[in-house]
Amino acid sequence: MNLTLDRISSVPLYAQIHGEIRRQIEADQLKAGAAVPSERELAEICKVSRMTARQALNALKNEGFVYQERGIGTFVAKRKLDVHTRNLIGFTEEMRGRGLTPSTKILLARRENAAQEVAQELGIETADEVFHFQRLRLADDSPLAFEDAFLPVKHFPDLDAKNLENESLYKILETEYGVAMRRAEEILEATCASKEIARALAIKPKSALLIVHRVVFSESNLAVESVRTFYRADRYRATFVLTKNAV
Amino acid sequence: MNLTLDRISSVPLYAQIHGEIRRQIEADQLKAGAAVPSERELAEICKVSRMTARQALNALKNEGFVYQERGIGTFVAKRKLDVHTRNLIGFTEEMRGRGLTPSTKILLARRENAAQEVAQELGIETADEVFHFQRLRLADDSPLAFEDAFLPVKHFPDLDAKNLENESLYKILETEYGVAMRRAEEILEATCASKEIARALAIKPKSALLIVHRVVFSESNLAVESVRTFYRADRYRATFVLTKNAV
DNA sequence: TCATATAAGTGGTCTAGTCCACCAAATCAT
DNA sequence: ATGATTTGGTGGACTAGACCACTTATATGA
Repeated sequence: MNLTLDRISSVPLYAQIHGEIRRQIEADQLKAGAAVPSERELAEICKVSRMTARQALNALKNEGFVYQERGIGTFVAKRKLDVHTRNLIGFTEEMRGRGLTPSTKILLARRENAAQEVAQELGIETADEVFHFQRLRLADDSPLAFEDAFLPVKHFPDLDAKNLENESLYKILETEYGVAMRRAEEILEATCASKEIARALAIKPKSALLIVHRVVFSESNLAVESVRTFYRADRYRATFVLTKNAV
Repeated sequence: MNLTLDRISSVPLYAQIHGEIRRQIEADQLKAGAAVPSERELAEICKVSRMTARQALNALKNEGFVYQERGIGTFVAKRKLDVHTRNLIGFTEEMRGRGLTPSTKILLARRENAAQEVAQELGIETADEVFHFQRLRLADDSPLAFEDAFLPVKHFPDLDAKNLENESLYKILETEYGVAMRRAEEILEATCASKEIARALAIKPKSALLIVHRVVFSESNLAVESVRTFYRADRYRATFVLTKNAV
């Protein structure tokens, strides 16, 4: 276990440790079942306090990369799923993580008054305007999902003028508007494809679809986006890691 | 904010603080947007160190109950969902949390040799025996889900003799075998109902179903259960809270 | 030989601080 | 009045310890 930390960097020490160990697990240098240095060992190796080392291991535990047994030690968990946990990431990033090439075709992009439900989800008035985007999401040039998204106009003026076809939406929000995603609430449900969506996704009507309805909140707890994504059930499954106590 | 801690209790102080604040939020005594005591204030109120108070607030943040803004403070988040976060809980507990009365009808309970896929999921050999349970899950006496579960025999001898119809499986595993759930990996996908499942759930064939495939691990990282639950899409939606950094 | 005590190591919890970047409101100088 | 500066409060990161419950292996005793 070799670990060199950059103490000048703005990246916190625990995050550096976490990242390095995670990298080694993902690269299979640390194999499933292998012992990870104990909290005290890790602290000694990295010349940090035990609490800092512990914070790094804790994050790995919450993500399901390692498990800890009191009195025994810390070990690399068997990972059956290719989940990178359920971190809040956008479509582009998620597809790249799965080794697929994402692309997007914009089907609709306009301003409109917020519908009752959308207004409530975004915490705005029905008189307020929202951007309404419909996008076809492709992975390796084959249709994967149909997306229906709403964003409040007042927080993102001129968003419709940006290059949504080739840039990640979340990246645009962060770089152009300085709004970073922090938290999201998701509802997953199943449904059968309507004729319109079936045609867009090149599947038979009444095929199974996985609907992911997501409301995204920024660092300052502003509702940023309400989006429903209709995934082809034959090409997409959502993966999660649950833990008993998120503490 | 009144908070009395039991310092003799085996429940950690941070867990007591976390539980009490969470209770107040769920009881709407702390309303959305209201300020929660700052880390230093909370430490002072509870007569604990700031790190301990911080740990309690951190857990609440990860669960989506509060959000924090640097330089400003900690505030109660708006909760649109009745999610109890992505905590690992069983069917019985989940239904009670949603205000429904759960019940179970056992359709099949037998020992059999593990199929290839199940053996791999549970980390056992195909020669090993597993319990195979099929259960119909009802909420308020109406069919909600069909469940297909596999548990390794060697860790739970005589499990088939227990009262599975009326007791929570996870409770039995904990009280009778001393095995507590710690972590689970879940895959959610959509499908159309087969004739058999449609009949069991009292729906039309080809209706949409949400499949939740869950592999549960114990505190000592033992694969305890592999279960596929087929939920009626018209009666069940899965809800999650995602955060950007699980740290 | 076999049970029992002991020591060393582990994660879990907790303390009492420190320094930093950030924000808001009050204050001060122009 | 207004713009700049100070001040106090916030969360974020980090330290260097402490005690506990738990496990395992080793040594000790009957």
